[in-house]
Amino acid sequence: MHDASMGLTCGREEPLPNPLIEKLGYFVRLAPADEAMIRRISADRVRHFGAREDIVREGDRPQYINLILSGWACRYKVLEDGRRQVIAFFLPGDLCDLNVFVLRQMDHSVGAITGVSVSEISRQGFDEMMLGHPRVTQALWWESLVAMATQREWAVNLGQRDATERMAHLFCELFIRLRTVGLTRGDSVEMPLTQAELGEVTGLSAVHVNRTLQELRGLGLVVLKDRTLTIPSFETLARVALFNANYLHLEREGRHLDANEP
Amino acid sequence: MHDASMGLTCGREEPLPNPLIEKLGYFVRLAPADEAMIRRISADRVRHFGAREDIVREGDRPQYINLILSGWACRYKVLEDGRRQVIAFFLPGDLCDLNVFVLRQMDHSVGAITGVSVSEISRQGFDEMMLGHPRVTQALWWESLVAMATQREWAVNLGQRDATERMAHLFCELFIRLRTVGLTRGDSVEMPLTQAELGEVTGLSAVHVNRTLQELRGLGLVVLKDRTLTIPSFETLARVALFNANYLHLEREGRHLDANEP
DNA sequence: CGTCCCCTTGAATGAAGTCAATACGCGTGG
DNA sequence: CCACGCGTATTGACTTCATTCAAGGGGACG
Repeated sequence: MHDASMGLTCGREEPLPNPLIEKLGYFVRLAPADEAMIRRISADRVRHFGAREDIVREGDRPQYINLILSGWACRYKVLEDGRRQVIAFFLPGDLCDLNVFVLRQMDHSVGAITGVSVSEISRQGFDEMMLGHPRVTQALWWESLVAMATQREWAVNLGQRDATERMAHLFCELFIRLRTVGLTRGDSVEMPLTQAELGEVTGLSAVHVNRTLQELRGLGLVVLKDRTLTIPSFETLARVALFNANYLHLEREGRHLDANEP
Repeated sequence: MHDASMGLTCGREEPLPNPLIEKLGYFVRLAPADEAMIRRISADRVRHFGAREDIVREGDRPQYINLILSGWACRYKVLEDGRRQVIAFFLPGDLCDLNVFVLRQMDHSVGAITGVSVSEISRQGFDEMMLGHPRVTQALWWESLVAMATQREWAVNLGQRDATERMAHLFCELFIRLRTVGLTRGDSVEMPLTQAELGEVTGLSAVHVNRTLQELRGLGLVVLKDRTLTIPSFETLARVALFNANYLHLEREGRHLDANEP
């Protein structure tokens, strides 16, 4: 985990940081050719969305996989009577639906939370990643499995944890995920979610989110001010949240895969 | 569509029903060669588990994909303090983890609910399905995407629906899923879950499950007796549950859905 | 006949939701 | 500059929903 404020300055010209490369680098060691390919595909067809705009809507049949380059987005579903549940976050480096080509229509929507730029990856681009670059293929599998594991953990979160634990768990997860793409600064991270949005994620009312945050603040577990979340002691917060990062599978298990081997 | 009450005894002009074939048939029309291959792989290495036995345990690194041939199993996670959340059901025809070969270790467990027989599919068997049989490949993609969509819907269920809706939704889902593998009889289906287990699925206490069931019974929405669930009017139950089957993606070619049709 | 598991019921407690009012910051336009 | 509107955060009083605790009932099975 490096500190973005110093990590990027060491010496020669570094290419533009790409959050997908950074993230996949946690799992496999990418070859320069892999990185170049990802970079090219990421830059191919970039679109921007304003905060709260929909990127994909339930019922659509999208032709592209969306790669988040910057900003936060989310997957959500709305019940007939208007209740809304956020189902997943898409942070920089996340791929929205690796396999969107199989099903006929979306059963949920994807919306921007902040302003977002996404790269639309076509079927061809996807095939190029999956066929010509075995290490990338494997890393994309890993990314997709982690996304599924995260989805499962959210079920545990919603089903078993109380409001305080739930919020704490969410913060732990977001912090770690953002750290893997270099978006933390020390023990702080940008937190663009409103309390109402936090409620749609955790299944709590906005009012109760507010009270829960006050409790976490009162316990000194989080500082939340000016759209910035600070976690003075991650260990402590994780203990309160019963947070176990194993589902994120960040043990760098594939790091041994040498980039220069076929 | 077969009726289970006759399906098992009517001898040999029909081959043994295979729930995976039946389920995949909802998405693609399988060729005889596809079916034969699935049949062979399903019969290759069959194991049996008693009720409440673990099939895979958190921390394991399984070498096989488990295909449920009969019985009910579930995916679950346990928090450090013992709270347990059931995360998914595995019903006949379900594959436990299509992609278990990618990650180093399981971040959750899989346990039998009833007695269960599973077929262990090796990496080779899996490759055979995925490489030599394009229709099967496509259908397995579909199965895996539906599993993910179901996981997402559970998050909505836990986050937004109250106890009554949640239970009703669960029953709707289970009924439809079991119908696609021919395990319903009219408007009834076997329901082997105890109330405590229903609580671990829905994130409710066993006591409150009991009261919720009484409410559903009182409203005439379900009949639950002798391990059998009957849904007199699926439409009505679905309305109460805010159930929308779109996430199960059963709208492809294949058979017609109505269980009451000949 | 007792034991165990599961279901059921009641009363008391606790967690989270609702409603309503207020406060705060920020940008806009008068 | 101020007034205004708007979105967001905060607070209190009250209600509703769900949990907990405790006890009792019924069926299957040794």
